[in-house]
Amino acid sequence: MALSETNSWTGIREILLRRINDREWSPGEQIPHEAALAEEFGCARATVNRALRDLADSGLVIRKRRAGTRVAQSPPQRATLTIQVIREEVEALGRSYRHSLLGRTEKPLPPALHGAFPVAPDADQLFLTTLHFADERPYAYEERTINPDAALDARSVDFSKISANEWLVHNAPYSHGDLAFFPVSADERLSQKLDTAPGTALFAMERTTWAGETPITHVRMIFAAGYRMRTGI
Amino acid sequence: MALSETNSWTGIREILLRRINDREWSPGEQIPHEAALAEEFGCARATVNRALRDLADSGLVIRKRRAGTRVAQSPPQRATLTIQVIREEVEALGRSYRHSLLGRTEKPLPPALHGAFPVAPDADQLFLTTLHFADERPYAYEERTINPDAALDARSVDFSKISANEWLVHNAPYSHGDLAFFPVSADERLSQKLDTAPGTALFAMERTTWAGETPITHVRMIFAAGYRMRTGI
DNA sequence: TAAGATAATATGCATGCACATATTAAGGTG
DNA sequence: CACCTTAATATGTGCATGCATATTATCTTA
Repeated sequence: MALSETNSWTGIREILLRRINDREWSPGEQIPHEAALAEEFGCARATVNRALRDLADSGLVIRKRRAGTRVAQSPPQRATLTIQVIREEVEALGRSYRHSLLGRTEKPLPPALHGAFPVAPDADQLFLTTLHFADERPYAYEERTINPDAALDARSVDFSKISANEWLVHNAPYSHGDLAFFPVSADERLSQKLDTAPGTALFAMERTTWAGETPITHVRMIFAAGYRMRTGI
Repeated sequence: MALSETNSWTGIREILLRRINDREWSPGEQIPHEAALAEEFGCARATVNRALRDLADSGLVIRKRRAGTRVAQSPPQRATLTIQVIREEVEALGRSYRHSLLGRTEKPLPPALHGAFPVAPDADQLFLTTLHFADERPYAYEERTINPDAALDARSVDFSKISANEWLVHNAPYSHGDLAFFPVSADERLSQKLDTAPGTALFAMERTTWAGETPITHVRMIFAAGYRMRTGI
């Protein structure tokens, strides 16, 4: 074969991809092992390894030690969403950003939420509600809980100057988090804040971030009507 | 330092991660170059490279040749969504799957859609509407356009036996696609199909897949009430 | 001084080798 | 024949080295 694509790991990935797409190797079928491919392409095994690892990362092949590499049965469609700080998201659209702090209270967490946000029952949490604007029109409504034990200076920050969203990103690094998207119907209060008709279907996102075992913040963000979350595959 | 974490690329990644999280290296700041880190950790440069490449993949550092590596200003939150074939998604929930083909027509694409789905104006497209069930309750409603020029045998497939979703995954490999999520309000027709009250806010997904420049299929999937799309960060 | 050529440098990647590790296959034993 | 041990094997990863490539800094030259 000896194509010009050989010798670079991306080139080899393209060759392998083509064989999979052309059904030269069918789903579920085992493909030649690294050493054999390396010999065929006249490159080092590490180069084949890099290409196969990339295909495995995108879910197209399944690799197991000793068992070899096989083509995935139904290649899952993996999409990577990039969730930016809202200010950056708005500014990237070429619109001007502003936010308004609607409310700030400190009180213990309602018992119902202790499952999802495990903090000491009597420890005050910081509750913020914020409205984000793009070109002076409502863009998203945010309800947030911050655990002051995890975000140490949070109590003394003026969140009307910097949004909690942005402050936390820069000051409370998290190890992991979970994320959910779902639709909500605008009630009277929401429709007023987001300047839309009651009953409008809105896009909502909920996120909890953690520093190890300690929850840092929980946020529910509800976007104004017309919001679409997009990505490539 | 010479921790036990040294000598494996994941260990080195953890050390680097800790330095970033502890603000030992602040956002925007340039970090030592690969050779220096390799010397510090007593490992090969390739090992440091692997760790840094991984951090760059997850968006925590920005790398440029000659310019070096610096900590990202606001680490974007990247979430990877895995979108399975609906049958597998339902079965993974431990529920039984069934689908029902509600409609099948062949007609040219409405002119309004030629921008998003560029096919010959007079070429017949295959239009399918499908209802997906989990445990005999409606799970998602699907409206799909298939370009028969890209999915060659599509016209002769009995989509009441195998869902278009699943057939395409196995028979029409795509090179790329785009994906959008948004909310819709259930109208009379939708609320009937999905067995919910009119006006309910529903989660919708739209996806177009391509084989190079040729569009393969466009699908709009509307999920029954209560659906949440979840992922980790 | 400004523009262009040139050198320096950090990352990107390929190679050949060695060893680690998970998993399967084969062999042996009661 | 079931069970355990042992060997074989494919992938995973580390190392040292060399060269490629993008980008920045520096040095010329008009």
